[in-house]
Amino acid sequence: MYVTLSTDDQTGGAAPSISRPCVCARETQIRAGNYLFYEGDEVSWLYQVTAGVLRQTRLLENGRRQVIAFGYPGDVVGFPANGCHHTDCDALVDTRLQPYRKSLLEHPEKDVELHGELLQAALGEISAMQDHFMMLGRKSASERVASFLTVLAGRVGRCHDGVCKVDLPMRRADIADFLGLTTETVSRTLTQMRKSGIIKIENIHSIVVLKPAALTSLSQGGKG
Amino acid sequence: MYVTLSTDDQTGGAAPSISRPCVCARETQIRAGNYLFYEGDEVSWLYQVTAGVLRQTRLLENGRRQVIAFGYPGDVVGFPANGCHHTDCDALVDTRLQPYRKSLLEHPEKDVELHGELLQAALGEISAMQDHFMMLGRKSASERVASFLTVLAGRVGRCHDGVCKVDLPMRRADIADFLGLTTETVSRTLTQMRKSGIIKIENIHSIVVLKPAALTSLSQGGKG
DNA sequence: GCGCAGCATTGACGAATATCAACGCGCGCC
DNA sequence: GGCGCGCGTTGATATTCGTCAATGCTGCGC
Repeated sequence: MYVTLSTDDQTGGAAPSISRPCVCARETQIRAGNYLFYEGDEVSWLYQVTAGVLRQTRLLENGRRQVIAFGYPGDVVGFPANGCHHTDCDALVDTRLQPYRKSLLEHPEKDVELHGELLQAALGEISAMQDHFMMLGRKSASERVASFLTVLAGRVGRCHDGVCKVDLPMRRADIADFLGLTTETVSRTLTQMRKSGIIKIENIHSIVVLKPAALTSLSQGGKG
Repeated sequence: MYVTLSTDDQTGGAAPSISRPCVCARETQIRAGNYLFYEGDEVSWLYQVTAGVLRQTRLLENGRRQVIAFGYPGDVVGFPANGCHHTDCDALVDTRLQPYRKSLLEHPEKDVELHGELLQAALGEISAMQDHFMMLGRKSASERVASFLTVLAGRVGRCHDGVCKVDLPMRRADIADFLGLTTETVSRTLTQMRKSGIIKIENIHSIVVLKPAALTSLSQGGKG
């Protein structure tokens, strides 16, 4: 999942599930905290998340870290470059995965339809990442956090009566490393949103969006 | 082109040219300043740059701009998402392009080999963009500018006697919007590198890297 | 129940970078 | 040749966000 907000698509929109679940392997599971793959590992499988949340990270020599993406249901992770994974990937919560053989990418004739769907997932990822560039390069801290919450609410929020409950299975540090901020800034920004009545922080891992419109406005540079 | 510096790959490495130039259309040309496509246009063709430089940009409602990538020889631009382009793309200088039909992506059977090469280009782009995230999210201004120059020098620098001449066909504002900075900061950073003897600014559109090692060091967080 | 460990929050402060403004330089055009 | 325009550079100042440090909260093991 990247933060890909645009004016005409505020729903976030989970990718539709790839259609044929049993071509390559049975759905599998990975426990919270375990790694699916590491940077440098040879790619044998791609995975589509069917339930749970993954975290993809990349490290810089001096310890700086970037969370590349979170993997929510519908997302496909593990696209290879030169045959290798280029991020670490672990599970934030128990997660269910549909594996697809990497060879499906290289040999479309094995299953043209499935190949096409993986390709579409890759193309969608490129587009989403381009949007995310805009955020990392050009948005302020509060715009970033608001964008993040808005997208998350659209994808996995449980909404009723005009409010929307969102789980945050990741730590503040993960959000910070995803948005190019520090944990302190993320924390302060959330506090500020809480104080202005836009969100309610039920507990560390669960927030409620009380004013979705204000949050969206904030995410686009409005005053909230 | 993204800024994708890693410790073990400092060459940048232009993508190898896709092998069969005449499957879909003859090489074409676009003049400096002209647009190849606009955001929202329906995608009919992908293009591989064979000579020249493209610029891909995305705009935010309030005028903020992000340069998504520069297109240097070897790069493929125009990957669709939902059938549409999601950036504007224009030429910084006269540019030669090899077009490929979009249908090559969707119908691998038309030319399996070429399809595979386009797919590899897309996968390579994902990986490169992930590296670029790290830069936008986690690097300082001088690290960004140094990274940018290092990658450019590796890809299109004319090197001899330990120095490396690099053309910068784009304006300072383009560099800034690509790196998530302002023109002033880019300018100041270049000036500082000039004063410390790392580069020489021959003219606005041409710089010489006098100390490549120092530049690389700067790009990775060293003092230069 | 107590204490500890790991996060999260809050506050004070400082540094990096943006912003605003002035000036300069080069180039094309009249 | 002179003028004006676009872009780049430089300087002064403002602002945002990061850094450092203290405190608080929660869950877990003993």
